[in-house]
Amino acid sequence: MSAPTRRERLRTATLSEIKDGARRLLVTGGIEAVSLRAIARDMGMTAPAIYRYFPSLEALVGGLAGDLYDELRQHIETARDAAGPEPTEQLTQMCRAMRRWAVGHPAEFTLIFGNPVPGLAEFTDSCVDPDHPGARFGAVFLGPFVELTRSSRLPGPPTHELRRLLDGHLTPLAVKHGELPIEVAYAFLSAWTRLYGLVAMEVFGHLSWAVDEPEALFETELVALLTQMRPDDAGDGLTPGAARH
Amino acid sequence: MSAPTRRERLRTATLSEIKDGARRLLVTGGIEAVSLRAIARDMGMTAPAIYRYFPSLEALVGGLAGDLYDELRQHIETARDAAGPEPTEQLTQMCRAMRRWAVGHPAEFTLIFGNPVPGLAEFTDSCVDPDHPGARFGAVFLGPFVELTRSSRLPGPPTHELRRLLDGHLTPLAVKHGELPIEVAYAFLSAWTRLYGLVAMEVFGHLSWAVDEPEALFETELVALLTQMRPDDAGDGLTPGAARH
DNA sequence: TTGCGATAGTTAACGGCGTTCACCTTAATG
DNA sequence: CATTAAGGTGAACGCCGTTAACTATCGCAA
Repeated sequence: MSAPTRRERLRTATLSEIKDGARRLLVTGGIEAVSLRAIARDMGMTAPAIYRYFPSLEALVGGLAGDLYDELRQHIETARDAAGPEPTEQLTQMCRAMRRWAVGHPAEFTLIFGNPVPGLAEFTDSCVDPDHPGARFGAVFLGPFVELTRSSRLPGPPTHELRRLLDGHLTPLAVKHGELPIEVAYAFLSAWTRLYGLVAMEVFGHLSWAVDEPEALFETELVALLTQMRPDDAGDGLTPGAARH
Repeated sequence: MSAPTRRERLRTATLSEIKDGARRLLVTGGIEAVSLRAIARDMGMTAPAIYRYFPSLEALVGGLAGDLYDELRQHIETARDAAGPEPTEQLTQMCRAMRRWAVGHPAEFTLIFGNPVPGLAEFTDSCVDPDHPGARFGAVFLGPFVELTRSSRLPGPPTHELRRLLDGHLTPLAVKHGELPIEVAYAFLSAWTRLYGLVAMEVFGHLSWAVDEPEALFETELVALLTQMRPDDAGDGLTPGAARH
């Protein structure tokens, strides 16, 4: 409540200088360039001093990952808020924002969405905590899906089929975000894995053997994905049963 | 042509012993456990000896990655050959085989389909070579898609839309596998990124915050994906225009 | 004001890593 | 048989994370 003491100010300043240094190393040289000695060197310090701020390198990287989750989430929330009230339009802009951030920050994206870094396992596992940055991130994407189901039936396998295949297997999601209609949960997970596949393959370079301009493929997939999400308005041949007009 | 000399036999034996050791370390401790010193230790050798067989650790890991590509490809080819002649059925079994291998060999999957390992960049980039294990791998999945288009129209955005969005951006694919109808190329890439997203998220642990039993989600997505690929037989509401019945 | 304890930094060291170099042994070859 | 190349060793260099012992300084209470 009271004003921070001088000591506290110095401490938080050093703390963010450490994180800034770590991020700079991450961006320029990838995760394996992030070392306590290099961070300390850049700060004009010695490596053991950092142990006054983080118990280990892994903890430092974990903290950095949390910050990145929040940064990406805010980036996406901004895009959503600029998109107006229509959930489909919101989703479009959010997916684009996701890709834009990932392509513009490949090292950061890799850290939080790539292979679990050895010591980051506990960080990934601790996602059961709803306050976890990863869980907060997921909630942002879930929002428009919940909204979507108010106005229109979602496509995909029929409800009884979904129940047969998925019932009881989505408990972590239910625990975190409350009980959801199974169609909503499935539509969300389906879209999320598709978005992840597209973006991760591009950022990791697993698409370059086939595609020149990954953005073109992304936009094409995005159209297909969102057309499925909006069964009323029949943009193309993908729309189900209730034929337009 | 002639029988290998004694020296050659010893050399190839040592070479595969090195690779076996590397793989064992990869499986038990992840990529960061693979070190020249550890491999040599397990063989009763010293680390510099390995430089008679590989110019660097990165080269060794690159060779291992190539072997893994081939192993996975053969695993998937076996599944395809056991699935009979129907391309949709082939694709189903191939996707399942892909996931099975990935879940059963997470460290290996991570090596070839995760973040590019620092020194593996040149390996990834050299995929322009059609003899590259990665390119051969892609060709296996492409096969059934080409086959599919003979019997049925593929779903997805209409051709003129695909041309508008993708024309000229798929040249690497065309260079490698010959000119393909744009619907085939798109259907293939779409399915491939979806499969990748599902499998990679599961293996990397990015799904555990939402899903108990990733296989259930996988099977659900697989049904949805393949139903789209088979517009004639209308399993669910996803089938386009030409309404069944 | 003095003294004391927590805080933030240092240096030195341990063991691990990739890699290079000089050296040695052994196997194949003319 | 002499030579040459291949395969392997040991020592060393410069990285790395981490620990331990030590020191200076800052802020607060007697």
